[in-house]
Parts: sequence; structure tokens; C-alpha cells
Amino acid sequence: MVAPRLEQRKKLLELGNPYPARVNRSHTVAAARECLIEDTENITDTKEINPTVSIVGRIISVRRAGGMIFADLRDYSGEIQVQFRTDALVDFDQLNLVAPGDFLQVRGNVFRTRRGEITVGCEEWSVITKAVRPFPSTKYPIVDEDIKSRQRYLDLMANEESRNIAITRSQILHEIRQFMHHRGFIEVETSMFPRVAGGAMARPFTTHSNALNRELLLRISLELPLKKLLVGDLPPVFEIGKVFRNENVDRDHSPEFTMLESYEPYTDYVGVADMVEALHSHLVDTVLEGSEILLPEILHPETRDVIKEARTINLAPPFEKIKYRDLMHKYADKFDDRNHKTLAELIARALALGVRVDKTMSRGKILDRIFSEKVEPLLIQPTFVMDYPVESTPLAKRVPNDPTLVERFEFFVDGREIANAYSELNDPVDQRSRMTNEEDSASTDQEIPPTDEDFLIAIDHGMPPAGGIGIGIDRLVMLYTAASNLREIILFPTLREPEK
RNA sequence: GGGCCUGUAGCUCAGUGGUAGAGCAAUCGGCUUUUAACCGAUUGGCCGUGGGUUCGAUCCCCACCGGGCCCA
Repeated sequence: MVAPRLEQRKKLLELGNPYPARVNRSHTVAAARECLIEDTENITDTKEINPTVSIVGRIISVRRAGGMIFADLRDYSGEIQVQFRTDALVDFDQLNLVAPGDFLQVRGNVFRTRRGEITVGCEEWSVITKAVRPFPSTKYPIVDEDIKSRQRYLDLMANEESRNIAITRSQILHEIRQFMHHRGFIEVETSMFPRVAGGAMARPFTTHSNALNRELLLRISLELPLKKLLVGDLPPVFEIGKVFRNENVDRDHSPEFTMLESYEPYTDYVGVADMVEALHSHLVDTVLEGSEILLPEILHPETRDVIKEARTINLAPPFEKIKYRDLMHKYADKFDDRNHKTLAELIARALALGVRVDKTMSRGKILDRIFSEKVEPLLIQPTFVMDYPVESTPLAKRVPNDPTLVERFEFFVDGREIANAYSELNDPVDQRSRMTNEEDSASTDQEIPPTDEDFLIAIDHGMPPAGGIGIGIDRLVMLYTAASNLREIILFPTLREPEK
């Protein structure tokens, strides 16, 4: 804390309460700006032209001009200038106890200064919150990524852009919920502590319950409990919630992230793709102005080389649909998974392509690695990649005329996976076989979840044909806000322990 | 996990093998229409930590600890 500010706080306490529980506000700052009458032709009463308002907000800058002080006051609706005059205020000298960062309540009339700035001429003021640490400079804003992420409030205080990202994220979540409810889905919440961390390939976090006296796992996906709800004959369901994956942290990966998953009975993955298009159409209409997003080029900080060129993404559907095997053939040196029957052959081929893999990896994971490195970065415009090899997932139905493929699509934009969808497998016998086979063939791979017997029993009772999808909300927000790092759109990212 | 960069005042950044610099912020003073206000003064630093080379290290070398970026 800063000694002079603590001294100011002390003096303010002697004069009154600088932390009142209630304030008197007649207008938000934005509303105060609007109530100035601009067309004064037929009005003679200055009270009507210059209405009196009572506003509250944080002082973000101060300019002294002799017996007069101009300050900018900001609330969540906007900013407005306030004028304090020594000849109008008996307590003018007490303004020495006020500094940028403090919150004030100001009553006065709205007018325009000679320079044309809409201003509240203060008649009465009081401190409603005294800050004892400094307000960050807006002239030389904090650029230290560490401070920006760990003390997000300073970043938000100083940078309007950061505030806008937080607001846009909320809008996106709101519009997604509107869209899903409108489509007949109900929102549910399932447990963060599954018996088995399944539904995806990733290592889970563990924690401990004292009451139950056992280790708990944190979920890595929402898929299995939501499918159990379809067995329970609920209407179409969706859940928006955090999932946790104990893996690397980089610009596209966070150990905790927000997923939307939805499961709709009586449709398939094509129906789900239609829904993805409709969702983007809705988001484009409600969140964006126009359907195009300009993503800025990314430069290497030292060499100034262009790592990624500036690109314009068009989010207006329809989006292209391309088959998985066609893409692999085209971009991974005519790769075809059917030509590599054994794991050893597949590993050899991956290494020949320059993709790092090892013997502990399952077949599905190696295929995923090759695709990730050779194809994904090239999928800039919104693209559905259709029909994956059956090894890629145990949870999707096989393509009717080709049992080596499953009805799965992933949705890519700007080289990033945004969504993953299946025609959900509901044959209990095939499901059991696919889950247990996967476990057997690669028992050394720590990312393969153990068999979830509860889930298999549920499917035995009959799950209706359904289309399901998981959408990475953080990556979606990155896209719609043109952010280049997950940390920009996650308010409190998980970081290393700070130095003491 | 590997490579490159980086750590200097509250913030943003300069700088040099020989007593440490600017702008902003802060403090004091001036100014009654300012708005990145302005003018004058003052304050502020274990130059990330530990070791080494040297008469002397913030600077050169090594290790460690933060942070960033790229690759895996």
C-alpha cells in the first residue's frame, strides 16, 4: 500500500465515511452524457438545457488548472468529464485527498465546455471508495504478460480492449444458451468428479475427498454422463462447463477450459453439422458486425519473421465439408491408413513423414498426430472434416458401407479444432468391444481411459440414435474476438506459482 | 522436454568494465476552460539470486530462479 494514500484515507475518515454502503445515483455516466439538450432553439430555461444529474464512478485522470480541476469519471457505461471550481465548492481543498483510482459521487449540471467536452459542473461531491494502491497508467499501460494475467484487474482497469473481450465472451455464452434453448435443448449440470475420466483421450487431474476417504478424478469431458441422460429419455441436453486436462499449457491449450457438449436424439452427425452452421449464423448476427473476422499477422518477437500471415475468416455458412482420407491423401504424402495394418507399419510411416511418435501410442493417437501436424494448420476457413478411421474414437457409429470409418466430424477454423461430433454409437455390444479393445491394444498409453462399466451398463438399456458434439468455448471466443492466445480470453489463467 | 530472447525506479524503457539515466506515476509549489493539460522543484534503485574472472562487475563467464516466444 502507498503511504500518502493511506494518509488520505485517514483524513477522509475524519471527515466522514469514504466507504459508504449506499450511493445516490440518478444517471449512469452514459445516460448523463445523453441528457444534455443539444437543440436549444425553443428552450430558454437553462435548467432544462443543462439538467442536474447525480453520477458515480472511478476517477481515471485529473487535470488541475489553478482554482479549477477537471477529472474524468468512469463507470461501466462510459466516461464523462467533471469540473470542480474553487468558487463553487466550499470543500474544494479536500479534493487534495482524492486521486486517480478513487470512486466519487458527483452531483451537478451537464454542460459543454468551450472545447466542446460534455462535462458535469460539480455542485456537491463525496468519496465513495478510497483506493490505497495506485491506478495503472493508461499512457504507459502495463505490458508485462505476467502482471496482466496474474493481476487481471489492472489489465481490465487500464485496457478497454481487455474489458471488451470479457464482455464479448459473456455475450457469446448468452447467445449460445439462447440458441440451444430455442432449438429445444435443456441445460443440465453433471458431476465434475466422474468414477472414470472418460469421453476423451487425456490424463486427468486427481484430488482427494476427506469425507469419502478416496481419490477423486476431475472430468476430462462431458460426454458419458450426458449420454446416460439420453438413456433416461430426457429431451435433447446440453451442458456448458469446465473440463480439466493434465497436459501442456500453450497458446491453444489450458489445463482447465470450457466445453459445450450437446446430445440430440433422433439425429446424426449431418444434423449436428447443420446445427453448427446455424449456431455460427446466430453468433454472426448477434455478436459480430458482418460475418468476417480479420486475424492479425503474428511476428516472431526476435527475428520479426512472419509466423502466421494476416488472414480473413468468413464465418457465414455454409462451410466446406471434406473427407478425412482425402485430406490425408492430399497433404500427408498420399497417406492412407488402410495401407498400414500393423502398429509397427503405421509408426514407420509416421516417422517417415517427420511426425514424432513412439511405441507407447495407440493407433488412434498416431493417426491424430499425423493429421494434427500435416493437415490441421492448413484448415484456415471454417471446414468440416468428415469420416474418421474407426480407431480414432470408440464412441462413434461406423459408416454403413465402410466399417473402417466412423461417422465423426471435426470442425476446424484458423488451423484449430473448434468442435468434435459423432453419430453416437448405441450398439451395446459394439460399444463394449470398441472400448475394451482400445484399452487392450495400448495399455501402456496413459491417455487411454479405463473402461467405464457404468456407462456400458447404461448403453445396454438402450440409448436412442443421436447426434452429439463438443465445442471448445475458449477457442470459439478466441476466434470471435480475434485473440491470438488463450490467456487473452481467460480471465484468470492457470500459471506457474509466482516468485515470493 | 529442446532452442532463442529477457529480468535496471511503482509503470514503460535507455545505458556503461570505474559513484546509475529518461518519460510517466508519486510528493511539494504555480496556474480559473483543461483533456496523453502545462510550468518549476523534490523523491525514488542490492541493475532477478548465487558463484567466478578482475584492482574494480549492473555490464564479461557459469549456475539457478522468474517471464516471453518458437519448436516438440
